[in-house]
Amino acid sequence: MEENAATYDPTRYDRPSVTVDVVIFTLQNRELHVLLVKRRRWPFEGYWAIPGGFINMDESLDQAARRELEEETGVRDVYLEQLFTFGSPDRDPRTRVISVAYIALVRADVQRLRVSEESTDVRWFPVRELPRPLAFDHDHILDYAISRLRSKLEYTTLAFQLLPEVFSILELKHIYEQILGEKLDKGNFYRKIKEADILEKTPLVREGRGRPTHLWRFKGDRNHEKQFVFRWREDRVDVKHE
Amino acid sequence: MEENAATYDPTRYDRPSVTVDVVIFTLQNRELHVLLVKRRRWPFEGYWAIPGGFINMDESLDQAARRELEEETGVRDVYLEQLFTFGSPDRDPRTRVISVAYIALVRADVQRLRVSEESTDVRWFPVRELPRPLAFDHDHILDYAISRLRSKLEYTTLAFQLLPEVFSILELKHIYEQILGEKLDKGNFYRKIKEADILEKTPLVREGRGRPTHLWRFKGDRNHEKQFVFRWREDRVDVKHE
DNA sequence: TAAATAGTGTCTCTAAGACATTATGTG
DNA sequence: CACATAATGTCTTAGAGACACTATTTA
Repeated sequence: MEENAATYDPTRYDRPSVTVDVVIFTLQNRELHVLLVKRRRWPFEGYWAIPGGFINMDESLDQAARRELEEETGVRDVYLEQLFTFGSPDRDPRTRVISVAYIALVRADVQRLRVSEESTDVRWFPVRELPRPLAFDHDHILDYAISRLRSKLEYTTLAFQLLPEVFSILELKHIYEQILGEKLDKGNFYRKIKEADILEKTPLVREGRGRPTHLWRFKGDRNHEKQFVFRWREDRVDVKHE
Repeated sequence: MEENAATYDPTRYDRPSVTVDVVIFTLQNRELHVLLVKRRRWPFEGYWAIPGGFINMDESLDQAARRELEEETGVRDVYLEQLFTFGSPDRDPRTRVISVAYIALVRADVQRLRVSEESTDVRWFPVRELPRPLAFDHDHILDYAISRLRSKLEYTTLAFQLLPEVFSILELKHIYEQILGEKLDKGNFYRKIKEADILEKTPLVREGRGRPTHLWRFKGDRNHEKQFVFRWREDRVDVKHE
């Protein structure tokens, strides 16, 4: 039979539900945090979960992720990247649900959390003290998000997404240490960041207990950060999950 | 209202269709090739497309990709990796279709192509001579697959997936050159591959016009190749698309 | 001046890249 | 032998890592 726009039947196949889940990272008290929501309803009622929701039929996946992000945090124009698509048949007891997971990085200062109709609570958790187990397969998604964040940090300027407009070089180093989970050498860090030539000095200084520190600004457009590749280390080990 | 398994209504939301598309690479005549199918029906009738199809409700995404791969090539047990999920609302004129794209690498010797009910032709194309434009957004997907393949080659042992059981070191070098699209230094390649200690020498040699060449075998399990990280170069530039 | 924090300098060692050389087969 | 292809060796240089040192503020 000849098929065309008029005769095509879109209901011929069963269709799964498709959700977008967004793992939202931020830096709070110099520590990496993740936003989680507490589920109001079955399934996994009372469990913490990665925020997300069903996609609308007229929006792209990226748009859906941005919408979810804004609904949860009120934040727009942040770094957002597709992580992975999770689709085990039994990952959601309600029905077949395929979840396209995203990573978002937001700056510490922007936060006005809202409890949605789906949740009873919203909170930032330090990545080292998560309320596990999370709902669904969200432990798994979150672990993968963290490992991806870690490996991307080493060859992108992603870390700047977590910083305010101006910052000191040692603050930047601190972010790297937080996400990589290891101490870095101060001298080597200074050398590399200077060589990379991606920062510009502002006239500002911040006073503290010891010698005041110069404040710097990221040269690149934060939303197009990929053009600058500041590679902290060459090492990288890709983590395969599942 | 209290919700549970009994009262949950899975038809509450509109659902998109979800397909799995598999970009299948192989090496033929020492050149990187991609498998494409010619579409039998509207839309994009007569255009070449990346093979794929709708997922079944009871299979995982990986299983769906393996099923598609086997339907098209008869090949099982190959390297398979999720690439990206494409979901623009207008990428398919029939209905809202979200496509989870995969990359597969198959060895040159395994090929018995089958024309499916959906296609009028199946063929391997050298990546440098593709019948563009492809159907749907498949040009875009394919470009991304190639760039991903390239960058992964530099820090994984992925190349071995394209080789037969035994091979010479210069053949391996040739694959790297094919995928990376540049000449590599022979001496340096020998040095790195020896240092990596991921090959074992077989007693076999292959005779040719000049000095015969030793044949080697990959030490690792091909299906769990990630444990060995042979990094050809440290350089890598991540390509962002869209 | 001591403590605290910011920032610089220097040495070593590894490894990447360029390129020269040697090895082992055939006609 | 000449030719063809395989395989190894060597030199240079850039840069990562370790760590010592200097600078500038407050108490």
